[in-house]
Amino acid sequence: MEASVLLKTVGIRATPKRVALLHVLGKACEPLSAEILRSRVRGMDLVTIYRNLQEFVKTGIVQEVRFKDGIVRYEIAHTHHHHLVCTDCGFVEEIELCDMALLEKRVLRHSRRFKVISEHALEFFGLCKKCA
Amino acid sequence: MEASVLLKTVGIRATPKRVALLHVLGKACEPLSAEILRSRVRGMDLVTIYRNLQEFVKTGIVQEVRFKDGIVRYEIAHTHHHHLVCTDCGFVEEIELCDMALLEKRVLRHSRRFKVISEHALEFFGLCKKCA
DNA sequence: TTTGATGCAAACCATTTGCACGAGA
DNA sequence: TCTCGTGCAAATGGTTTGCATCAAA
Repeated sequence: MEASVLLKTVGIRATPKRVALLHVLGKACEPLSAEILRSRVRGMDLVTIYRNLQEFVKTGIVQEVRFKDGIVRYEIAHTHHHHLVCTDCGFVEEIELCDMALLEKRVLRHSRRFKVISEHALEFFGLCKKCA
Repeated sequence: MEASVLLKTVGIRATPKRVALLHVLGKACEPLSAEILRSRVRGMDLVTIYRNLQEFVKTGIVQEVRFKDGIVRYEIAHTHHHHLVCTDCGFVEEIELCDMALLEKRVLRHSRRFKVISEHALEFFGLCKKCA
């Protein structure tokens, strides 16, 4: 869906800045930090970027991704997936396959104190072919 | 192994502070933040705690754990495991079972750009029985 | 005595908040 | 008009660095 339409669909105003921000996220093939987004959306204040990202996350059209450096990255929330991150150059590849449903059930069965599992975070780290 | 012995084993001085720090980590049944450690190891400067934790991580006796709040937690690095975190009260349970080896192989086979997977981060989030 | 450990103060950096202004419905 | 989006400045909070002191091999 087009950025401006998507924004209206989830019930927030499609301002030019928001459209631009969402557009950059849509084109990216890896999760982007607020700082990177600022460099790609010329003339948009970092604070505004953070506020809009929060808004996007709240509506569910964007989701946060955390690797191991403590920086929050953002990506369009499409079908459930995970990432493969090169520990050398930072290259990120998306992984579609994920049947955690089974594992989640098994984890829950073995757990003494938990009733529900609603989410999981899974990232793989290694070396890409260039760096290996 | 006892804290002071363990420290010498990995080749760093077993100062009283380090022993205390490692001892608190050893008793804990969940990963602890630097701040929490400071409250449990009386009279130890937060900076010293951070520096020693880095040292411990470097030697491999301690490992970092990241949930979703951006705070780094630390735990003794024993057998490979993951965590179940209650999104309501923060309660943490350890999960021993993890046969990612298979999944890692499958992920790698499907990957176009990666050669090696050396690590993975996996955490589950849900509700504990008290909070459900 | 020489190296490494510690504390204190200050820096750092990603992120958040306050506030005033500006633009769109 | 009136809500809501935006920018600027400043605050926040976890973590790191600089530097002087202290303790241990």
